[in-house]
Amino acid sequence: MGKLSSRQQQILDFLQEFHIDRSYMPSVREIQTACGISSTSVVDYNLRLLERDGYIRRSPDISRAIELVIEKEIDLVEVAMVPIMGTIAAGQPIPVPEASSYDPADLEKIALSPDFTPHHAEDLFALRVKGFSMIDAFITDGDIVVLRPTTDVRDGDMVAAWLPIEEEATLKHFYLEGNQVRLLPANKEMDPIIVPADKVQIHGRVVAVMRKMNN
Amino acid sequence: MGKLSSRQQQILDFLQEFHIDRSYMPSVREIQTACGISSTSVVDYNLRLLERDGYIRRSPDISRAIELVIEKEIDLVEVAMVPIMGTIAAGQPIPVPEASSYDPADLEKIALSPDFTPHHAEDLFALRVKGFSMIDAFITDGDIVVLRPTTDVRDGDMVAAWLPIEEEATLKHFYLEGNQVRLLPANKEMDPIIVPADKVQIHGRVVAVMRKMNN
DNA sequence: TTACGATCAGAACTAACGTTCGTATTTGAG
DNA sequence: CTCAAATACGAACGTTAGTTCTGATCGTAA
Repeated sequence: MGKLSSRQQQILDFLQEFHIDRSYMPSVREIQTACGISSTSVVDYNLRLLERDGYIRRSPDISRAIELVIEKEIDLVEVAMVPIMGTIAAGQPIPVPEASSYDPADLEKIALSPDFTPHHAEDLFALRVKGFSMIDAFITDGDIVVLRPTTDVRDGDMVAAWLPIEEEATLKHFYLEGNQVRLLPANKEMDPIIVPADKVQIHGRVVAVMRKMNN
Repeated sequence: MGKLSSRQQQILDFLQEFHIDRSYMPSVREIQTACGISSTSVVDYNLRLLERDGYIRRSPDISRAIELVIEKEIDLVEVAMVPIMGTIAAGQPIPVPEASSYDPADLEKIALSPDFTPHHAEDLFALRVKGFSMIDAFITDGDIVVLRPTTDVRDGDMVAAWLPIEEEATLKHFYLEGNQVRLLPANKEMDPIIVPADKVQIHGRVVAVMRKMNN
């Protein structure tokens, strides 16, 4: 794949730009006038070269049927956009997707890399951590935790749990022991919480943690 | 924006699908045959309705000039893809972008949300944390730290530092005190490290931390 | 039933568009 | 300088494709 002539680069740039703000492709004649070229055959000639070198793909005899090869590869990275539902703090209830009165489309979102998302990234949601009550899980103020809403958790999973009696929201490792639930902090120096299974609400399993440093 | 008739839904689905794997738009006649419609005028009629209801936009007299309004908004989210350069561990040198023999294009990458990236996301790189030596920064084994390569750090920034004498890689808060550099752990119970400024290499400022939970 | 709006059929018209052809002009290696 | 390859030109040709027009069909409410 050698270097492009200035003509070809100019055309490629125009294709890129045009495709970004219309979403369909320019015709040969539109390329012609936009790049100040005198003949459509010149455009065709250069498009032919661009296709030979793998920058674009064309379907013969079809209007505006130019595909930008590179741009397409970028699009192939599928990034899940996870809505940030609210804040999780020690003394406050945990916001859950169903209870939210907001339109999901209006919420702030964060991008989640494919290798960070489980098989189905559909119903994931995120919470902003407030306060330092979760430091035993290596999670600190301002962090964002990504959750999968589920009550079906397995031993060892880190879950977002709400203890109605204590009015306590917490992130802990989950272990079911008969009728009891053991909530184990990530930090071994801290004591586990053991409560009856019906005295704890599991709001989701923690899938990922993200932290933005100041600046 | 009312409900769509099955015809319109069918056409919209086809547009979506067609655009995903061709990147240009179908002509009226292609829509016609694909959806089993007998006349081009029917297609035109329904496209007119779809445009009136805001699902698509059309440019008159131009071939294949249909824009999918919704899909376009999704594309607008710009996600930075940050390469994972290697591993940062207590007793090993810190991998830096310049020293890497790998082609950046081949490296594994993670997606970084726009609000996680500073102004220029260009030269960011990421490291996988190995071991538990960084727990004083709320960072544990398996975490991924995102760094901006710079030697120009300000007091209070969290930096990736390499101490040649101790052969120690660490993540600490940076403070310059005359000729001395004070490296302060995030955990207040741990002692700071104070070294001469020329005995420490700053490899980058930590921009973000990401953690994937098992499963 | 009648009336009316929504939807569909078929055909024809015309502009838009990709392609090709013969011929210049420029470029670069020898 | 010479010559071939690369590039550019202008016009013409034949499709492709958007549009429009006239009716038909169908469901629904008066």
